[in-house]
Amino acid sequence: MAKQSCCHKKKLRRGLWSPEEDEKLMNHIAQYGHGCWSSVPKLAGLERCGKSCRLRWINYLRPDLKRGTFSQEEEDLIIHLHSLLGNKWSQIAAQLPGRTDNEVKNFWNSYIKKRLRERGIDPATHQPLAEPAAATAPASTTTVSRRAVFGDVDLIPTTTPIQAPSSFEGPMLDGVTKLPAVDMDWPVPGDGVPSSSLPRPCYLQGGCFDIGALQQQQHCGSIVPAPVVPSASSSSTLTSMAEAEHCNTNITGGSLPWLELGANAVADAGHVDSCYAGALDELRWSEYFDSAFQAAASQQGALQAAGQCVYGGKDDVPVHFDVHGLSNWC
DNA sequence: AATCTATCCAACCGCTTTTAA
DNA sequence: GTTAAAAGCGGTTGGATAGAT
Repeated sequence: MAKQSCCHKKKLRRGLWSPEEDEKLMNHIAQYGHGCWSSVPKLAGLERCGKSCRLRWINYLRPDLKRGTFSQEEEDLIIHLHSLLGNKWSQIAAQLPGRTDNEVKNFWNSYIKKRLRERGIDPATHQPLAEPAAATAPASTTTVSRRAVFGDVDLIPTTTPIQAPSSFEGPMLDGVTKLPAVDMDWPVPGDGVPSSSLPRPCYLQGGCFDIGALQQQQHCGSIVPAPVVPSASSSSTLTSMAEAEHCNTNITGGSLPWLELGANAVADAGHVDSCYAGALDELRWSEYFDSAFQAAASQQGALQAAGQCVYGGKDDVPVHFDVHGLSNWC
């Protein structure tokens, strides 16, 4: 490299983060918030550049991160959004609370791309490949796996060019309120499945969450620093921070159902993929930090500073949703 | 058991955009 | 209006690890 990074210039530490470093960063942000990232390393006693700290926080330490394997619904949503947005990972991740752009990007590159090619779909264009790789794939997929049923093929119309609805003109998803409340093809009509009986992503549903308002809130937070509100690039942070506040349920009546499936719901639903249970296990790490943050928050009254739960619900009553009953969400 | 290969993902790099002085 | 710093973003890399031989 001709140009070396800031870490090189300042002879700062690079590479994987140690638990001690994580702890320092966590403690610092829990206590003071990140403020200006460039000052964080110094204040936190870290030999890292601010950029590195920011990345570590956003991609790993944030208490609201979901982590764990992606659900089928998340996967379908990613594919669908990618067909509309392209490699706008941050915008895609913003529709997946608890997921980071890096995580979505990695998932796309390591898994979804391959799967699409196997199904004879060009992951770049979402159009059929000239020479379908599907020909080389097993004619019938009898193996039952977590992702055995790949609904995206049906989600993306192959007979008509991908065309974003008019509501998607301009800066894509710069405000979710601009999005059509309903009637975007999800899935594409004609696939033989009544769309009302299938999961619909949150952003398609009326009254989901107002990113504009969230950003405003976030912005205010930067003026009067709210110590425990991690400012991150995506609205998902705030969305999920709301979850961290145990708002617990939904975005004024609409939410990503797969995030709300508690263990009971998984058990009760029966037909829900077992991956949810696995994801729940993965949540424990976040819950650890979640608890730490709540403790800090209650100490400093920062939850109030962060504003009301953007989802609108104050009840602590968990609401579980059947992933197949989402028409009720609209 | 040892080695090789493929895969995944955390972290880095550098460019662009936004914000503040 | 200009400039520099900070933040955000997407592409890429490299280390760890699982699986295959």
